[in-house]
Amino acid sequence: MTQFQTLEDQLRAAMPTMTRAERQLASHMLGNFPLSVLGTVATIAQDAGVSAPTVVRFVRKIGFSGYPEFRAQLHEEMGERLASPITKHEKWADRLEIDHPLNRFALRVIENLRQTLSQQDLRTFDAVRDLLADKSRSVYLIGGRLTRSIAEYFTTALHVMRSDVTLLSSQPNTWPPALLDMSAGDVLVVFDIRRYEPSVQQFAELAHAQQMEVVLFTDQWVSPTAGVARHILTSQIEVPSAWDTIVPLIALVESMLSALQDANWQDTRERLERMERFYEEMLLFKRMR
Amino acid sequence: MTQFQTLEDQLRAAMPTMTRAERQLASHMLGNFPLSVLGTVATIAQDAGVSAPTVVRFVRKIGFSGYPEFRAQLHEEMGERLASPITKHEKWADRLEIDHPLNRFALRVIENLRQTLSQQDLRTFDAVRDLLADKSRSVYLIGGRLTRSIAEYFTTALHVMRSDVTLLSSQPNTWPPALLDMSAGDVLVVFDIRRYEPSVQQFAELAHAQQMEVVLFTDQWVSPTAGVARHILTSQIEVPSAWDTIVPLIALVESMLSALQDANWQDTRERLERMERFYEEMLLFKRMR
DNA sequence: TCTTTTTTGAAACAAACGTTTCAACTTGGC
DNA sequence: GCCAAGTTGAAACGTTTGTTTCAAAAAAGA
Repeated sequence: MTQFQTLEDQLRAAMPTMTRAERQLASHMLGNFPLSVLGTVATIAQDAGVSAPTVVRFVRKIGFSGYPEFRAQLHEEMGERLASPITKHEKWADRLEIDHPLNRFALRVIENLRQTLSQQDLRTFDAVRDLLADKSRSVYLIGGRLTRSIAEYFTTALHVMRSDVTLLSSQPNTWPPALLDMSAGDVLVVFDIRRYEPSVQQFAELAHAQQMEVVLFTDQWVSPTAGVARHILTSQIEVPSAWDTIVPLIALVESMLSALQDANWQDTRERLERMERFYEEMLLFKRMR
Repeated sequence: MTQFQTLEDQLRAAMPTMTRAERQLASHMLGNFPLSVLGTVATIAQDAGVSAPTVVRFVRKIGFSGYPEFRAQLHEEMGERLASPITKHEKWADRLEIDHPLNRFALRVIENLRQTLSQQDLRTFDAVRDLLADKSRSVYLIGGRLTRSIAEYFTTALHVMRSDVTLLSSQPNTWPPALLDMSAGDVLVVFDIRRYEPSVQQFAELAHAQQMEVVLFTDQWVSPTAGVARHILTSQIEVPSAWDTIVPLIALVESMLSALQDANWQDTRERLERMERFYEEMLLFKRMR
């Protein structure tokens, strides 16, 4: 539609061929760029002291089909200027063979991840980190059919950093007895994405009734468990397939692990070293047989 | 009109009192802030997957008289950030909180994912898809300490698409007897990232000796199991923390699932529908007790 | 100065917009 | 398990918006 880089350049370049009223308009636009161009045709016309038709004729003259297209262009440019590194859309997709299923899927996964991370409330994130870093609280984890593996991964990694971490079995009938050992102030981490599982929700409610702190990792449609959750971390999980992606959830979990590690690096390193030693001794033992 | 500093804070603060559709909307707005909020009610509604009335109700709920006022507020905030090139940068940098661990970690994860997917050999990917789609071959999956959860996830999802899928237990002493049931041409999917586990490698070698097809998901340094693997899919997994990220591995696995589903959609859908029915009947059964 | 051409904005218009209504649906309480 | 309360989106509504028309005003040319 245009060979110019930015709208601003485009406005300046058009100046010489403009009439009196149009120059007055362009001058006003450039003087209050880009705030002046956010409003409606009527607003701009009034602020610049010209009529609405002049505004329309003007944007036509510099190459747009109409005012909506002009504003869309401006929005796009503003978006680029305002975008954070995470929010930013990198055009790396161009290099890929775009038609291959792997790449079509991958682009959507990255989009989900990007959105999930950029919308994350940092205060919630920090609050959860503090809860999990608090060694006076025991931590319990639970997940549904597809999310149990996330809970398992989280558990394995958490074990490196602290004790009193328990993954609840996949059999709901073992949960009530497990409740016996949980006390007020303990943390229950719940993973629940659609289709949400009633048994998981019921358990979270029981835990909440016992004054436990419930942390919920869920999808953008939000599990009903949210009702009893102290902290909620949501992920975008929709991809073009019959099921959803857990990638953003994993990314959140790993970010949390990384933050926890930073929060208590001294202890973590010690535990890591001890674990390494134990692993080595296990191997030695095996070799001696 | 409001006691909050920015629109973004206002959106987040409202989250707890929101309904499902409203949360979905707020989530979308925050995920693509501020670009998403520049458009019309209809645009936002469609992008967020809710109806136009929901958008209007939402902005009313957080304290605006209507959508025009909401957009005016956003324009004002954007104007403040964009107006002066000098003040712009510091103000925006504040909000970015780029130094927050979540954001630092997130950028690296996205970079890993990007590299993993763009380096992927599509022929290998397709070959593995064909192996897994071949119903005359049984599929077995195995993983290490941290990768077992990936194998578990893959297994759960594969079960939806085909039968004869088996996740090997986490106890190595159960593996030799399991070998009895495996025959030439069957597929063994191995997940192994550093630090590579000798027991997993040994098992892969045994399987290879039995003429099984070994598919290896590993990291950029490549597990020693590669020696007996027919197909190798590598992932970039290095992040600024004491351990690695499995996000690219999960993304590969999910892409594979998506490709498999496309390859045999008829069967998959049938199985999905049957599964849905079974789940429903299970729930009915529970309710009837 | 007079005519022709161009420019401009008030008013009318059509399209798009935000908003309201209402019936279907879901959720929570007994 | 039923009913009440709350939530949701399709359709209808009135309003605002961008656009076109057209006649008046300004500018250019003779």
